[in-house]
Amino acid sequence: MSTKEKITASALTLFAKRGFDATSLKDITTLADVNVAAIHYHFGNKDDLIRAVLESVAQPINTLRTQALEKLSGEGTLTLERVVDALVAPPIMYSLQTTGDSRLLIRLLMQARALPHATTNAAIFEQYDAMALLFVESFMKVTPGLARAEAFWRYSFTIGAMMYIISDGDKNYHRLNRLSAGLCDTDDPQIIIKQLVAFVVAGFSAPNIPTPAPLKEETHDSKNN
Amino acid sequence: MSTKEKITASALTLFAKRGFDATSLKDITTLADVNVAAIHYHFGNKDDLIRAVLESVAQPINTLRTQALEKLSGEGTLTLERVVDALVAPPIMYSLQTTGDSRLLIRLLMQARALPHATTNAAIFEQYDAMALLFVESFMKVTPGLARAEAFWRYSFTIGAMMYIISDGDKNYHRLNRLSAGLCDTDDPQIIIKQLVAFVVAGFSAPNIPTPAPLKEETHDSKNN
DNA sequence: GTCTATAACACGATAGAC
DNA sequence: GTCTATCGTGTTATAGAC
Repeated sequence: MSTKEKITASALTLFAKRGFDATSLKDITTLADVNVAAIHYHFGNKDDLIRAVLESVAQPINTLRTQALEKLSGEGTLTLERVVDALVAPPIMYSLQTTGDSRLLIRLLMQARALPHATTNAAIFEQYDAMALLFVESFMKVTPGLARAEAFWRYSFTIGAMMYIISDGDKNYHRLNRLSAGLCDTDDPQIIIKQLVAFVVAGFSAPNIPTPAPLKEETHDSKNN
Repeated sequence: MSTKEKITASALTLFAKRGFDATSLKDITTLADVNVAAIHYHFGNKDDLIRAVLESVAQPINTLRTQALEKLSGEGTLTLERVVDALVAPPIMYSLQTTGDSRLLIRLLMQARALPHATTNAAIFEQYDAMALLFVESFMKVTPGLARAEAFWRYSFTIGAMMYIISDGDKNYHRLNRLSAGLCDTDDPQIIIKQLVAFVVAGFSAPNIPTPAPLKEETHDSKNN
C-alpha cells in the first residue's frame, strides 16, 4: 500500500469517526504511520485531502446502484420495488457489511449535509447529481401516473430515511434498537432493506398532491394516478 | 438580553452554521459582543455550553409536538394523517418560518447524528426519547394491524426523511430545487408538509413484514394488534 | 519521496485585578 | 459579573537536509 493510499484510508476512517474539523493532519499521519509532511506533498492541503477522500469513496457505491438499475432495464424487469431496492440496497449493504464500525461513507455524507461547505458540496454534487436524475426518471417509469415533482420529493424522502437508519446503528448510538427494546435489529442489513423498501414502495404509490394552480380554476382530473 | 442569553444565541447560530468543532469560543464571544472569559464564567467549558445550547433549542419543538398530539387525543380525532402531521409539521414550520437561514435546530441534530459524541448524545436522548415512544404508541393506535417493530422502523424513516428535506433548503445547498429545475419549492413549508405527510401516511399503511421466526415453530396469534 | 525542524498562529482555559 | 493578560498546547504549513 503506497503512502498516498495509506493516507487516504486513514483520513477516511478518522473523518467519518470524528468529523473533518476535529481530525488533525497529525491524527491522520499517526494512524497511517507516515510523516506529517507527506500529506502536503501528496495532496497540497487539508481541503484537497477532504475532496480526494470524498471522491474516492462516493464512486464505488454509485457504480453499484447504476449497474443494478441498468441490469433491470436491460432485462426488462423494472418494477417499483426493484428500483427502490437498487437505490437503497447498495449503500446499506456497503455500510453494514464489514466487521463492526464501517458506516464511514454515510457519516461523511451526513456531515456534509449538516454542514454545507463549498469543498464538500462540489465533490458530492459532481458524484451524485447524475445518478439522482437517473433514478427519478426510473421512478416515473415504474409508477403509473406519478407526477414529476412527486418523483423528486419522494426520491429525497427515500434518501433521507435511508441515511438516517444507517447512521442509527452506529456503535455509539443504537437508538432505535434501544428504544424498541431490541425489537428492531439495526445491524441486520437484510431486515433494514426489507423494512425500508416496503415503506418507500407504499410511499411512492400514494396519490399525487393536487397542485393549487394559483388564481386559476382548479381542474379535478389529477386526483388519482 | 443578558450576557448568558447573548452567548447562547450566538453559540446556537455558529454551532449550526459551522459545526461544534469549527466554532471557537472566540467566534462566539465576538458575535455576542461579550468577553471571552464570560463563557467560562457562565457555562464552565465548551462541552457544557454545547449541552446548554442543545437543551435550550430542543425543548420548544417537542412541546409543540406533544401538545398537538394531546389535543388530538383529547378531542378524540386521532387519525394516522393527523399524527404524522403532529410529528413533522412543528419542526418544518419552525425551521422555515423565520426570515432566511434558520434551519439551526435540524442542522444541530444532523451534526450530532453524523458524529455521535457523548456530550450531544446525552442531551438529545434525554430530550427526544420520551416523545419518540409517545408517537410510536400513537402510530399503533391509528394504524390497524401495525406491528410494534414496524411502528418503530417507520417512525425512524419518517424522522430521517423530515430532517433530510429540511436540510436541503439551506441557502448554500438547495439541491432538490436545483435538480428538479425549480419544480420542488424547498422553501415552502406547506408544500413540504403536504408532500411528506402523503408519503409517510402511505408508508405506514404498508403491510407488515413477515418475521422469519428463527428455528422455532411460529405461533400465528401475533399477526394482528 | 521522505524526513526533521520550526515558523506562525489559534485554541481552550485560568489567574487575578477591578 | 466583567475585564486583561497569559499559560500551555495543538494546529496547518513550509524550508531545507537527505
